[in-house]
Amino acid sequence: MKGLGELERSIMDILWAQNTPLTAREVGRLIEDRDLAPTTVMTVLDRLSRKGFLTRTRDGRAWRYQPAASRDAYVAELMLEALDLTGDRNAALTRFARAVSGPEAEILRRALTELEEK
Amino acid sequence: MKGLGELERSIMDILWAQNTPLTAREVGRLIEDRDLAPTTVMTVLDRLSRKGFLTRTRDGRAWRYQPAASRDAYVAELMLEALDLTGDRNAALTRFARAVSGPEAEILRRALTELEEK
DNA sequence: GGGTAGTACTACGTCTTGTAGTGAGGTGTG
DNA sequence: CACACCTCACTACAAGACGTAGTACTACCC
Repeated sequence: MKGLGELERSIMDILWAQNTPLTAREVGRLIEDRDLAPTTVMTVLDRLSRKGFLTRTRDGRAWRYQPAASRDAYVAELMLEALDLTGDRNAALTRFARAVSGPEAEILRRALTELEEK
Repeated sequence: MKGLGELERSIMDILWAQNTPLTAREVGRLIEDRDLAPTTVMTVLDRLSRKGFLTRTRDGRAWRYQPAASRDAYVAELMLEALDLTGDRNAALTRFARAVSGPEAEILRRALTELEEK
């Protein structure tokens, strides 16, 4: 899949936080901290959609962009991808399980229990 | 942490597969498929140690390189890093739990149970 | 019809990565 | 000892990713 750059991630964050598709202008308005040229935002949106992270639909002359997948799906996929790098998935999973903090272990446990019940 | 390039990963794989520190020459000999100049291997080893993935110790004139962390630790760290990207760790963890295959879910479950018992 | 918004296309500097050359400093061997 | 050779440190360079932005053109609103 490949990771995202910093600006790219900021923009994905904005779009993930929204539940409606946004235009480049709207995204630009939501990045207050940085003072970016409108075309910069457009370029990045364009790259993100070319990479498959965003889908876009026409709205008049403008494009409206929205995430192709939820942030959670993206994160889960990154995690699975990391897992694929290992030769010994079991060892990596075990180590991962030990590394998550207590409350999170609880969440994992619960999700796995639900799985089991299905 | 940042990911590795393809050659970098191949070289890490070689070193992870070995249980003794290797010199650049030895690593080069173990990459048969590619026909790399010795200096190429040295450069990559150098970069990897500067990035903290390898440690090196002198052996006469040569350096011997070995992984700074096990592959499993690396993978687990990548997974945790991915997890940090999310706003909602619970949702991401839940989704991850649902995405792992059956046998792997079992391994996770077991690791978590051990945790609980400690 | 001029300002504004939006698009497509192009550009450019920086960083990373793959790949390698060069030159200097030891080392062993005949 | 002289020469071949290993290894290192340093430098280089092309390609691709990313941040950043300008230009030129079109369409719309007042």
